[in-house]
Amino acid sequence: MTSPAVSSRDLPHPAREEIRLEGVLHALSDPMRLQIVRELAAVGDELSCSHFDLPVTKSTTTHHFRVLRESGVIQQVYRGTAKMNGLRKDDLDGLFPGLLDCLLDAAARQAARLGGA
Amino acid sequence: MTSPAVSSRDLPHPAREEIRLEGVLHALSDPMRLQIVRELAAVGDELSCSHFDLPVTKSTTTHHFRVLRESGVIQQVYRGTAKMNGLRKDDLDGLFPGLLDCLLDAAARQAARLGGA
DNA sequence: CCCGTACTACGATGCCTATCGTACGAGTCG
DNA sequence: CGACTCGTACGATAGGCATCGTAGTACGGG
Repeated sequence: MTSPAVSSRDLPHPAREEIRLEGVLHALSDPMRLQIVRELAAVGDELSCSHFDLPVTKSTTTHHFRVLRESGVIQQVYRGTAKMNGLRKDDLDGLFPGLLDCLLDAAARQAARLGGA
Repeated sequence: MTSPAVSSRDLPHPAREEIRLEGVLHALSDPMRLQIVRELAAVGDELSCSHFDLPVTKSTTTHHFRVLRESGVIQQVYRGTAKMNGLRKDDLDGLFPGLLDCLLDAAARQAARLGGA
């Protein structure tokens, strides 16, 4: 198999047609979650939850990842003890062409403006 | 003066640099407010609050317009008894190029997909 | 089999917010 | 002036949500 040892426990994801723009916007309107998505997009690959060093407890981290998953922004799958997170770029681009890139660009611009020199 | 009879009472707006992406996304994550913005964009001009026929009371309508104003999405000005609302397209485009159009396109696509035949 | 790691579930808490109703202020028109 | 329209302010309410802490489950390795 190419798929390497995916655990049996799987998580509920919305189908592509069930993804709602309002839900996506709400998910991204939280700075913590926007940061997570920016990091996922930058890496362009799946990342484990523990890779992120967020200034909140693990409980809260779990909560944020669930919001992102249930809104359709990311997909999650267990791989051993780790839970891997990946952007649902294809689905989002299919539903809302260009939106994700636009949002990421906007976030990058704001980060540069606020955090930068 | 070219400005025609703008009432003296004016409303607090965030400056362009104070507009935050998270705030904009949060403002647009409410279906009611997204609808308002879509209508403003479609008309391409200022509209009075009473032009909108929303399924909520006037109190709630006032609340939504205030959220949109305070997040920097719209500008409001009194003209007689009417309060005119206009999209801050220039400011948003200046901060986040292309974002507004992307969002409107995404909203239109979703509306066509859900409401359409 | 036992332990450590990674993540979850659940309950609590305090804040934010969408909604309403009623009472009020500002402006226009007769 | 008086009446009417437009929108606001304020209080109340109910639900959502970001956060935490603690206790628990799943998996992999010694």
